[in-house]
Amino acid sequence: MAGFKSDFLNVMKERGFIHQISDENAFDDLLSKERVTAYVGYDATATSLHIGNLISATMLYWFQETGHRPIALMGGGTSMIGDPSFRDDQRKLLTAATINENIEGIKKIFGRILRFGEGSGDAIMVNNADWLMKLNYVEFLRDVGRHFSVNRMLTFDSVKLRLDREQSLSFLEFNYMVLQGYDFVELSRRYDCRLQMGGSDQWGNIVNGIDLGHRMGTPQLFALTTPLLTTSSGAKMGKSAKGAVWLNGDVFSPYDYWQYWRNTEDADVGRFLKIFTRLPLDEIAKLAALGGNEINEAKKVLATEATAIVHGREAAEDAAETARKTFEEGALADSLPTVTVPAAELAQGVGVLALFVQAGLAASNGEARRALQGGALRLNDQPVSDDKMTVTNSFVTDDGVIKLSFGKKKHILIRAS
RNA sequence: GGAGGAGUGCCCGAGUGGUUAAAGGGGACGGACUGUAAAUCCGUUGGCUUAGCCUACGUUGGUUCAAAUCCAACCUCCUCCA
Repeated sequence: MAGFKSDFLNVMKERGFIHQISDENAFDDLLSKERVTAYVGYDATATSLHIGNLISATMLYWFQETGHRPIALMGGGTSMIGDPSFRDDQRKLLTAATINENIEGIKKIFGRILRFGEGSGDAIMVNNADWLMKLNYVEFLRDVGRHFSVNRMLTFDSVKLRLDREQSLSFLEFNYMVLQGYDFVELSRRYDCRLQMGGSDQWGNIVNGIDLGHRMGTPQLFALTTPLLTTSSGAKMGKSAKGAVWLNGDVFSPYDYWQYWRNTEDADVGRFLKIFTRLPLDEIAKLAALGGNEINEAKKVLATEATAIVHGREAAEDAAETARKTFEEGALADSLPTVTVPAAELAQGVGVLALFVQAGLAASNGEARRALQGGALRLNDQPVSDDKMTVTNSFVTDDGVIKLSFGKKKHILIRAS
């Protein structure tokens, strides 16, 4: 496996980003000769991106670092349809208003990852609603639709799951890949975009765009996909106790984000350092080589570096410090996630169960009660054993807070307001 | 438009009139062991003012002392026919 000529592909290869590339030699040539433009599309299905999306966003980062021009495509138009790839049910249709809100949330993260501007190497953000929403149906069918073979589309793995399970695949959803293919062509025409990147589940959709490009006279287009990341024990990446691991701080705190990376499995540390941090490879090699208990130091580096990219260096250091105090000193760190409770309410006394619910540690009194019976609840580090206990001001510590813990890892501070 | 089949808890999937808040598995959470890891073992997994009550098996009504189970209509999906 000889190295590539282009810096970009070398970085991608070394850091483990590559799953498949179309015509890699031709693409390598192109990259080594001129400044190239590439894009990744993001559908507006939630108010924030999550870890899964971070991989492709990081590819855009490296693409820019190695001298090329990245495009972050907001799927304002395609989100009106919903990508059916590898799903066995239809997504709930999103309203235009929701999509716009989501796009606003998603945009935030790119400001931290890419350098936008007007220069030739500066990143561009575009929204496919700009061209998709004004398409004329019949015209589009004649210009674009005629290039798609339904016979072929039905053979894609991405839709097979649906068909094999005898779940309905609506015509609406079936059009998704047509629109995504058209996006690629449109970006090629508007910005001379030559490459589309994405997760391995997007391969079919991307290649579709390349084929469409051939038929519609674009220059040769290319595809690059990343492997689907799983942990060494086989779980999908990106799930946590609180659901998906989001990138926006308002839906998933920097502290929780740091914790997510801190709890990485031993076997994954090296792989994740390469993908989710920008540390030099030789440093990563040293960290990943640590054995036994020492691997924990590497996990802290991973957590802090990964958090710094998304939330900023300062927030990352704060999270690291909070974790250090909480776990290593057993001390009370006042930057733990905090929930405020009206002072009057606390003066009257609040049931423990209700308090855990208010703190967001339990979804219901019943869940809190069960956790209590399982010995999972602690208040100011003391196990709670009486579900009828009332919490009042007298539990407030000298630091002015009440510390609630659910299990060993989840801690919340209660402050009276 | 016609004929047949299906819709169960986070997911898969049993269950054809009562002992069913609903088997089993997965996932998730908690506990033990550890290193804030993995693996393993144990427990929990609808809500509440919890020895009790309430809400739940696509939706709405009905039969019955009693319905996830029977009936009717409707909605959604699948297969075949037109």
